[in-house]
Amino acid sequence: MEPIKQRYSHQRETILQVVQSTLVHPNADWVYKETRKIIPNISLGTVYRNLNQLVESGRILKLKDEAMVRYDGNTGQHDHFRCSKCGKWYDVELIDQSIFKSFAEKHDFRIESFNLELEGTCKNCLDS
Amino acid sequence: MEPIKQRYSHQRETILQVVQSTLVHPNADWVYKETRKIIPNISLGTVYRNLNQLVESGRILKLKDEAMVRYDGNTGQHDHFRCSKCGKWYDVELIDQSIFKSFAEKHDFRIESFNLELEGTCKNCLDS
DNA sequence: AAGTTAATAGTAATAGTTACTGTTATGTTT
DNA sequence: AAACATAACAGTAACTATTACTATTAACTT
Repeated sequence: MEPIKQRYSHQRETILQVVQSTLVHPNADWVYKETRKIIPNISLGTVYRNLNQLVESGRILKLKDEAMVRYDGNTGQHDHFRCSKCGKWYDVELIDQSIFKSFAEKHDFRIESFNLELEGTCKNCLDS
Repeated sequence: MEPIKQRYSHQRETILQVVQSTLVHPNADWVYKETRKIIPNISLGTVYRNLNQLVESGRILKLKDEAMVRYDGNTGQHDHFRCSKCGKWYDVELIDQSIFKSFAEKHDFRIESFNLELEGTCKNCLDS
């Protein structure tokens, strides 16, 4: 099995520049509209495909992995670890959230919620 | 303007019990399927509406607020703060990610990515 | 018991994303 | 430099998560 060769593409490089040139943390549609200013007939599918490729090659970051809302009946303070192999979510006690309060005071933000999500491989999946 | 009265609803209480009875951090569809085992003809719209109401009243948590993927051209270590008023995302340097490594070793997890997102109101929006 | 309207079931519509199809362009081999 | 193989493309259709709509039902009030 040969490794798949990735070819140069004008569209992909333009999309990369668009994402790298901003601090707004854009969604796909924003990238699409901005890139169309440079390549007017680029298609939305091309933008999505290349954003995914750029994430895979580590050249940009994806801020949310699952585009789906999830719920938790446990409203107490805790964080989350998700296993990317089996998909299971673990409640973990990781961070004393008081550190956010001092951060908020320092920067004059008012913090309403924190969401710390770790992703990786859980013990079960590492063992098997 | 009178406050809107919330009436008791068998469906809402059942949905709450379903979410509270599990640790799987379900999405709406899972809640829908489970609740249908108890109320076979409950509709998907009712599940979504009540999940949102339960979140608003603080009886359950919503793990992801925006059901949309966002990208970041800055691949260096940093966290995110999102202003719920103006929607702007701020890069913040908040946590030394080495604490995750010791956590992972302690629990035999392998961590591949961290995602800390704070939400609240930014200085700009607090001032105006 | 009658009246008011929040909540419902069922369905249609919307938004974000992915898949498909015929065509184009990139890199390779003659 | 011409012919070739196929990654990438534009355009569009399909899919999935979520919200909106509508006529009906059921919870509270008087």
